[in-house]
Amino acid sequence: MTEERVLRADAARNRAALLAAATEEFAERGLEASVADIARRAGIGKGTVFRHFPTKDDLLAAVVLDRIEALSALAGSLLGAADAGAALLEFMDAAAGRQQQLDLSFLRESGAVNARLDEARASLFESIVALVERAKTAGAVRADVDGMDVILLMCAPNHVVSFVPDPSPELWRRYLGIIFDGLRPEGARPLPHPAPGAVTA
Amino acid sequence: MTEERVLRADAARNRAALLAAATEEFAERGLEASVADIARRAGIGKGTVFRHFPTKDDLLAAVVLDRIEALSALAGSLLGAADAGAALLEFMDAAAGRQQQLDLSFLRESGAVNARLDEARASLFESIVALVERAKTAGAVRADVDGMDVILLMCAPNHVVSFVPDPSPELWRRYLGIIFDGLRPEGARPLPHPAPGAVTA
DNA sequence: GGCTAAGCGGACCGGGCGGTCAACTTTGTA
DNA sequence: TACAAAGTTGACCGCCCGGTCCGCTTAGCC
Repeated sequence: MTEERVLRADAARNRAALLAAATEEFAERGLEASVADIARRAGIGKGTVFRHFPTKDDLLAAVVLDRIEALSALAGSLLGAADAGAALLEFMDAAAGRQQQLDLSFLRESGAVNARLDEARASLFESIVALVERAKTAGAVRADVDGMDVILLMCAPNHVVSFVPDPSPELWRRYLGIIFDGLRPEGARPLPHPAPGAVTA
Repeated sequence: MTEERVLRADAARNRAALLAAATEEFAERGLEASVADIARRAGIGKGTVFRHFPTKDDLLAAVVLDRIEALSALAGSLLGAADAGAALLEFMDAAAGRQQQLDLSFLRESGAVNARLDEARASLFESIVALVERAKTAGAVRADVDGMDVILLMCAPNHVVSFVPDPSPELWRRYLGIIFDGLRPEGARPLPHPAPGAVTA
């Protein structure tokens, strides 16, 4: 099905550099990042970019696919955690932290072309829904929120923080904590929220 | 100081139509809105736009100024409300509701040019800080948040909702409620949040 | 009604964007 | 080492954007 062509050594090197540069550039400047800048950052010509990815959207899709698969792995491992509430928070923390300007990339559907991306996105979505359901039955979050709510809300901190000139590097995490507290059922409101990494470790 | 030139009748008419069109267009499409589209929507030529406002930024500034002044008036009247927590929530509700894509317009400082805008923005900021302080002393919100936090967080709902294909029209309000709950001090978490308009009415 | 200045509008300009292409270089194999 | 296929490149194209300009229209005063 997926016919992976064999790349020449230099081509593989360039492709890796390109993906790394694109990841950084998209993270910093969002969809505004220009292909020319990405090429320059990768140290290759603009034409080479389009040889590897026929359109800018395809390049973006490759970057997003990486992120989504990483998040999927994390979500999967968190599904086995004992504390469902802490697991959900840790997932939200990791997701919000790593995808800076790419925030809501999983929402934009690719017009039937990138079947693989859509599939990965759907799979991640399922895992998130499961995380949320577990947190709900554990009494850690309200009953009236669903997976989509969590996805949208966990993206909010980075989004708004991107507007302040030079934000303290932990500002987004403070806001995530506030939002997570808002998701708790009435009356359940522990003081600090646990440090990231505490659940899977 | 402010030397308001006298406009000819048709010019005044066009200016009004232009501002209305720009307000709608910016609200719908954010900063991406093009001057040509705004001109078309207003039923005037593109050149006329630039006669009234020398740059696109100036046009945006005029639209933003309108919004800021309206919000300032609201904030001022809410400062006298009995229930400081409800007053803050109502302000956040109104601010988030009316400024769709313009969300964080008050943050972007104009490079010393639009003194009037910067002044209005500073004044609004003061009022918001006062609203927040009152809510804090009333025990309605946590002690560890400030005016900027509230500004950023109240903008979050519209921001994230703009990513979902066709959102239910009240979705942003649900999210605002969640965020507001997250702002409450520990343990204080009433069930429903009051309907908008209940405080000033 | 006639005159003049204010206002109007669309063709036009420069710049940046995503994307193409044909000439050139590199890789890997026999 | 010779050579064909694979890969690279930057000049180039068309498009859209913000902004300019100048010939035309119109409002308002005498």
